[in-house]
Amino acid sequence: MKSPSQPRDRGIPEATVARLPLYLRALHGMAERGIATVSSEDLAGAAGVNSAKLRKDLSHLGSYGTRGVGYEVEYLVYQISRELGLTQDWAVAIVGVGNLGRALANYGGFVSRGFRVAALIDADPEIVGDTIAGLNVEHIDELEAVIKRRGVSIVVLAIPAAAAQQVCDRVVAVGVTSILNFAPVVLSVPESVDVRKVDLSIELQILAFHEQRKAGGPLMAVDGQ
Amino acid sequence: MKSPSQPRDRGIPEATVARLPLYLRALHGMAERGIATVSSEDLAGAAGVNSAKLRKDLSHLGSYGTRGVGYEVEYLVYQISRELGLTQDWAVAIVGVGNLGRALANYGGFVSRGFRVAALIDADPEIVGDTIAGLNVEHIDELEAVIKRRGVSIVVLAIPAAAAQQVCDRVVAVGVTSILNFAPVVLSVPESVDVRKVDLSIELQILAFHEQRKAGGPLMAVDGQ
DNA sequence: CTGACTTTGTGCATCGGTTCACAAAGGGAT
DNA sequence: ATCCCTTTGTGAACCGATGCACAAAGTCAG
Repeated sequence: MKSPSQPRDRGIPEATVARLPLYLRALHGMAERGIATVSSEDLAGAAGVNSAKLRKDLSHLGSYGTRGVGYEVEYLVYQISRELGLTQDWAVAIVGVGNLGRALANYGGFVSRGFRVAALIDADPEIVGDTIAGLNVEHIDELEAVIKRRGVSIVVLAIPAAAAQQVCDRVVAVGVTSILNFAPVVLSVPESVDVRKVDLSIELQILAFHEQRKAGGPLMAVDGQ
Repeated sequence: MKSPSQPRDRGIPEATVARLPLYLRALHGMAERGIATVSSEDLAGAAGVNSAKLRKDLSHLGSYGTRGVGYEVEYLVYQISRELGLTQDWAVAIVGVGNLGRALANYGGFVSRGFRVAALIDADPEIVGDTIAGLNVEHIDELEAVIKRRGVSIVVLAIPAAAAQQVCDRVVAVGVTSILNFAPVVLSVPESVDVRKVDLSIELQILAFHEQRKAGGPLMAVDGQ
């Protein structure tokens, strides 16, 4: 039973949270183009979702629209940013400075959303000491020290699968509770730690499934048991 | 009751399709370690899901387990691979050979799953002509010709947001119906085309949301409305 | 062959998320 | 001020996915 005295329902559905960044991106684009207000219909179109869904999503944050008019772009940007925690500065460490790590270090989308790449860490002595995206690459032995010193709260793992669990354990041990994992392994972490994973090959496999179905379409003979 | 020998039920739930690659990965690992059969409990553990879910997922492909014993690893690998369409060879073109494109080109997870990087394409004359991951980088002007010549059926877009829609339109025009998009824009495509998107900054934003909540946790004073 | 044991496959209740459709709320014209 | 028009916010129906719990189906020992 939930208390009715709490006007802001802090229980925002996970599906909604996953879409807020999408809305935010669309809104930033509109703000740049000087659009002052936007209807749920238009914003939904720009974000690629259905307008009823968008309205329900936004309603979870509060009543920030004006009936008959729409939403004020700047105000909504602020509200969504605040809800997502982007009004504060997040120090991110990228572990693994291969091509993927470099791509991430140079990715503009981070900086513009309140994320600051605060450290680059690698195990390869060949790379350690290099400057990438304006940052010095530090040795994995320094992992714990760097995380503490720079106040890192989010760690991105862009390392081989074989090393992932081990590094994961180390960052969890120094208190990191948010991890973005690009290594193709299931990380085992305590309940309190949040792991999100991105597996590039999984996305391709899902595409292949649908592509195959399209191709085989109406045909699709008996399977080869 | 349905005939178990005929998994004619082509309506596999989307959520299941998204997990099949996960099971496949776990199974490959087991096959390598010489494990011949596995129970739903163990496989679910390795894939990071609940065992009832795993069994229900697999039941959509057919009855490939043996009660009292479990699933034969090799056989299950084959069945899932076939269902996902990984028993055939998929030619993939990567458009955009920046750091991300390079990371993808070198990513071993593709090759080992039936995907073959058949072309690298970029607009930068500085890069065109280079050899990366054993492939010659071709000019974007050749886009249509290369796709046709190599039989490319899946295109990966690893290009700036500003160029994405335009390139997307071109690949769709030559008949590509599966696109993996890394550019932070909503692509508009015909109904028949499948687009999956990966937005690196969205994942970080979702992490930030949860991290913020943890930090503010039990406290969370009244908000300023 | 029988009976104990293991593990699958699934019916069913449940839950979270999506969509519809409309009353409520505001703006602007007259 | 009043009425009409637009658009939000949301109740309620619907839909797909999840997880429990167990009967069915198989193995294996004796």
